[in-house]
Amino acid sequence: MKNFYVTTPIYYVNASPHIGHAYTTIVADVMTRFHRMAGYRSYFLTGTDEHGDKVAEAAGQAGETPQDYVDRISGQFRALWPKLAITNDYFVRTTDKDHVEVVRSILQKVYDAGDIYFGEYEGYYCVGCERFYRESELVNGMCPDHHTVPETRKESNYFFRMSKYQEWLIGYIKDNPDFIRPERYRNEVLAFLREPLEDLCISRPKTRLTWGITLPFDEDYVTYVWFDALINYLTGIGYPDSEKVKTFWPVSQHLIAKDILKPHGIYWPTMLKGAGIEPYQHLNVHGYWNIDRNKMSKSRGTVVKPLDLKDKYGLDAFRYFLMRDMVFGLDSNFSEDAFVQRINSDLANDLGNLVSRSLSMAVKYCNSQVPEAVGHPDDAPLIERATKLLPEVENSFQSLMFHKALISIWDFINLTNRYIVEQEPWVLAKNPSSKARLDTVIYNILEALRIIAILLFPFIPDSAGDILTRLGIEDIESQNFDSICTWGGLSEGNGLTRGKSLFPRVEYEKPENTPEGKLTDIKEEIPFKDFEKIDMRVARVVEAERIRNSDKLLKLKIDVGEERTIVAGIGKSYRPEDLVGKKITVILNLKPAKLMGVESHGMLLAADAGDKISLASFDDDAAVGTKLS
RNA sequence: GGCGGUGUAGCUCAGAUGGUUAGAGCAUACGGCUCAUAUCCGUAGUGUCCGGGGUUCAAUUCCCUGCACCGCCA
Repeated sequence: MKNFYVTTPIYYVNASPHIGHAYTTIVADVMTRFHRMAGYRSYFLTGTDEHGDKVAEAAGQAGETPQDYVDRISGQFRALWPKLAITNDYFVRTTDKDHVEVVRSILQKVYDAGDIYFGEYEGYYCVGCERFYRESELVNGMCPDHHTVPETRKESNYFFRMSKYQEWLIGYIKDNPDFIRPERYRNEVLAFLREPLEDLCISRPKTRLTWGITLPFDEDYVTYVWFDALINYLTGIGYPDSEKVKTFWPVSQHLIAKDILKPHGIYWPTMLKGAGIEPYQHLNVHGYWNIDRNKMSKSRGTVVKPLDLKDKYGLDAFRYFLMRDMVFGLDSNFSEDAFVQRINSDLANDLGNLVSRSLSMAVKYCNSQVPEAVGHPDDAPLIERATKLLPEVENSFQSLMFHKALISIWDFINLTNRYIVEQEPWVLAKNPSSKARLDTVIYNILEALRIIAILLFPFIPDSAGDILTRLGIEDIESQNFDSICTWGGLSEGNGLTRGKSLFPRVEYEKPENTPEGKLTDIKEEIPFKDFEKIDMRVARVVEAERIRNSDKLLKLKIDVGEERTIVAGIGKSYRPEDLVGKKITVILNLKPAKLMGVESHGMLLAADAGDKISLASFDDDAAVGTKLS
């Protein structure tokens, strides 16, 4: 028997689930369902990452113990997945007792092998933050939070001898072209490995952090991040003793977003090597969902979150859109109108309408039963295409091109629609002598529908199951890929149900055309005297320069009758040299604020559309320093 | 600042180891059908393939360079 094992990252519990979490987990689910139907013994692991100072901090702020806090947030993730029809086999938590034990035993093993050593580290330490900063993180040499000069402090910690395995890893990646995929990320890792690798700091003294796993060889330290988090992929299958380890570890695939490529592509394989464990089989890396806020509708003045659209338009539509619109590995845009367009054209018009017209005819012309079919040359193209479909979809899955799998399936949906138009069952129905041909045509349409439903099952399980039910198939579990290898698997005589619209068309109002031309996000009314408190003036930009390490922030020297320095977040829309000489609007009596280490004594006014900012300026020569009212 | 990615039809994107007319879906226009969720089927367009330079008989594809956008790292 063939085996399949996929993991998502364990999600860090200091934030609520968002579209990125949902996408990764849905991809893992689609892959797992696909392999189950293809006859693989499958295992799907997800979970939560629960140690570290950020968690301890968040717990403190919430007035909870760390354990109570992580139980609560982890529970939120665990509760979300069934709502997305996620069928994970296990949910791992880094605070699980068995996980803690495995982490300790692996640390001990690597330590005994001599790959963990005690070393000294020197850096900028802020007492207020209780943490080290890199030089580049400091603002004018000071802590960005406390505005104090950090002390140079030495700290001893444990390090993993990662550098020792650099050459091995380069060789391994070169020998196994599919180890990291798509190729772009493999290249990225190789590019990174061209530079010498540093050893990995893997501990924190308990004086600074207690919410972690105590090192087995030093009671005064906890392990920090990597050995704690990555090892979940082993504990989730019962490492070291479980039979599952033998079955699934050799075929393990990790699914991640590109932001955690380095830990998974470099730290993790070298850690495994150090622990004497075989590397995982594949690292599958996907891109980001960019949220196009301008194309998201607004309700009550707040921008709709993608995850909320699942409730608005339905889970299957949501899963379909994520899988169809993203090319695995590349970034994609998420916008409500793109989503609605997919629903209407693919799901409602193509698939939904096909189901509707097919069952309606079958019910009407064939007395609600699957009719008998007789071979006919006209049907060859449809049947031929149907039998090529599964291998094609399997190919797309092999290369993680899920959108291509869907394109192939939709190709077949369109072909079925064309077949209906060509065969004109409604004409055949008018002539009793063509009853046998009519039956065959209807049978073929229904069989095509069955194949479509089975292939779509991993993507849109509810709707696909619904289609099968309407075709009179009761044991949906039995419908696997074997059953669509040859044409004619649909049983004659099955009772058919017409059913309701599978995917009704949806209306979508573009945010620009708010209904009745009314704004819905107007702020609370204020008395005039409140307005008068604001001192707005005409100012002229004297100098402008970019602030180091910031894309957005510009430092402006302005003339408002006196000279002032302000900081403005307009660097993405304006170049400094274009600003000099411009007349702009500035609020003078705003409390000064420090941004990236530069004190700002005022704020300029601009129309902020997120991606495009437009300065409020004057259409004639208003004098510098003039008040605005 | 370093590294990587992207830039192709109105939109979202595919593609060619360099070779005559560069593709798909959506959107648009027109036509056909009526079983169906005003759905389906057919036909029709549109492109300095980001700019500049180079290699070549030939470049959108290869090389160099510039610009824009997006990541990661410092």
